[in-house]
Amino acid sequence: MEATSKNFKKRNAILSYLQHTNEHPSAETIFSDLKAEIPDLSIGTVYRNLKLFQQQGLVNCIATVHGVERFDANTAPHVHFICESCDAVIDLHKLSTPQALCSEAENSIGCTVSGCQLSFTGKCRSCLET
Amino acid sequence: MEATSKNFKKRNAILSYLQHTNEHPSAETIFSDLKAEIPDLSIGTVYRNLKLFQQQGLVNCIATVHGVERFDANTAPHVHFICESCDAVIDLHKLSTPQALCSEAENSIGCTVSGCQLSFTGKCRSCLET
DNA sequence: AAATAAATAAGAATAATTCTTATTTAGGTA
DNA sequence: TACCTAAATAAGAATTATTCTTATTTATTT
Repeated sequence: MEATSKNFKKRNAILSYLQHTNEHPSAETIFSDLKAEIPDLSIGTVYRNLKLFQQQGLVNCIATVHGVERFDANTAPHVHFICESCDAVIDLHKLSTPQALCSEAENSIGCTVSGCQLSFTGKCRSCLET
Repeated sequence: MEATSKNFKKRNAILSYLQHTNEHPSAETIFSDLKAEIPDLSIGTVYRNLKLFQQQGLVNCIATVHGVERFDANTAPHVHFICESCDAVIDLHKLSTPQALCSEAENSIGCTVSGCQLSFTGKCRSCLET
């Protein structure tokens, strides 16, 4: 039972962390949060497993905010909002990515499209309130 | 005459380079290309002026490809295609960014939207041909 | 020519990420 | 049990992109 093998405890913890948050954390955030419960976790393990998850299609890097990659275990196409003040990355579930444009893009320059990212930038509600 | 002052030769060269390419180069690409004509150019000057241009609204960072920022002097909103094989960033001028969605985004989570980025990923034509 | 302010080169410093190596762990096998 | 192998890991070194510092150069003003 690969998924529950003791050997995968940290790997599973990282994936589970990503699957139970909607904060689109960085590697460093994942590391420091998990470090509390797994004291012998190392940052290299986080990066290594994030890369593995990306290869497996379980996780996507959905944005780079101030040079720091942000990850998302929700691989269904969806729209994001990035707050320029607090660096929050927020799901815009009510909006849908313009999938219809994929074939337009392909026709336009003769490429094949495998993904589509739409994000808005600005100030989030809580930054506006303060 | 600020723009033609000898003191701004390198600054102007960097901006002009960006204004005359549609390749969305990295700082390093700008540096190595300009280095040929301006042997005493330094990479720090490229980064410093890129940051200045961004503050002035003359240039945008429009993508981060494999951890490397890519720049564009075309600040009008437009769509990009990023090739996963050769890292080319290509303009999709025929497509338009969904500006109409900005207010939807604002209503959805109570934020203010200042920008919108839409990009597709996949394989570009020349990578498909080889 | 002297004073100044901005622009720059060079390289040090920083920060994010990847790589290396030795160790640990789990699972299988005799 | 003891051994064997392969994968996972920790720790820290190495790399890479970017920013910062400092002294120098350049243009402009006085």
